[in-house]
Amino acid sequence: MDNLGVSTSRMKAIEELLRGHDCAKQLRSVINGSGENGSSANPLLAKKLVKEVLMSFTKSLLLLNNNPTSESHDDSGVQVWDSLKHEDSQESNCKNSTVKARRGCYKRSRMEQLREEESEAPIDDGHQWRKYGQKEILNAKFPRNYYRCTHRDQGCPAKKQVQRVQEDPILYKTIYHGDHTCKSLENPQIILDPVSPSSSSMFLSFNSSFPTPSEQECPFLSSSFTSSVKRECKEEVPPSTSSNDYLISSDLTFDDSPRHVTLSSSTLDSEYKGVDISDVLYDSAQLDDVFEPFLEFR
DNA sequence: GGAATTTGACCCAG
DNA sequence: CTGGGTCAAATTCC
Repeated sequence: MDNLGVSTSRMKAIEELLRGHDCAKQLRSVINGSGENGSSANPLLAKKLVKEVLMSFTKSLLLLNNNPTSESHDDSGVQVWDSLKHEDSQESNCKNSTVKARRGCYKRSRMEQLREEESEAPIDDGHQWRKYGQKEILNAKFPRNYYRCTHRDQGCPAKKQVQRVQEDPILYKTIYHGDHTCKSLENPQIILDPVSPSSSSMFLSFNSSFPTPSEQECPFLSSSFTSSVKRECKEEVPPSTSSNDYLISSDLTFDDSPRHVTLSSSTLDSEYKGVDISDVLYDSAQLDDVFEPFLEFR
């Protein structure tokens, strides 16, 4: 049963990537001015195509990320699963100490699983996270943020580290440690999500994991979707790093979407604006080779 | 007042 | 000894 679901998702992801590939090709034509009539580049069309490309990648990532158990060797290097030795959690030997003595009393855990992801914005995994630390990392321009599952008190060991990529601040590197054992407890919105069917796959996990814009800053979010991590908006990770923004990242740069209103002031947005469209163009052009094996699916 | 975040201190592994 | 991961008191927000 699972295999069927997983392969379906992968097929959908591939379809999305192919669609993005097509859009990228069209974009190249548009920007090169080699469109239908050979006229100069059409900025509106280019915008639309860039949005399509970004949307395509976003959907694809979502599809793949929602199936972390799918065969990792097929995951194009986006996710890296690593089996590490399991070790008991740090709590055990601290239980009987005083509060003061307990301070810093822990064993550094070597988590059993480590998954690394990189994306234009932190990937939402549909879980709720609580930030428990932030650390300046040596030789790193951006601090590393530490999150643990909100349901840790119920024994969920999942944690994640999020850090902006120094060489490419647009990218966020998320390292997941451990698996969630709280699956049945979170994410009612996955079921309740009201977004239109056509885009529902993109907005499944609107609320959870990452710095989520507060309701007043992001009025398009219903209050029920912003319960646990609203305040993360204010931290050094910009509002647009939320899963929501990740999911609608194509709107960040090209502001013809109503949703953009609440996001346009984010720092990430300005970073996006710094991205030369031609970079996108050439990047996507280089994808030809990558996509080649998939073209048979069409 | 409860819940979440911030942040300096603490501890461990290398 | 140092860097990184975690703790927990203080602070902030709703």
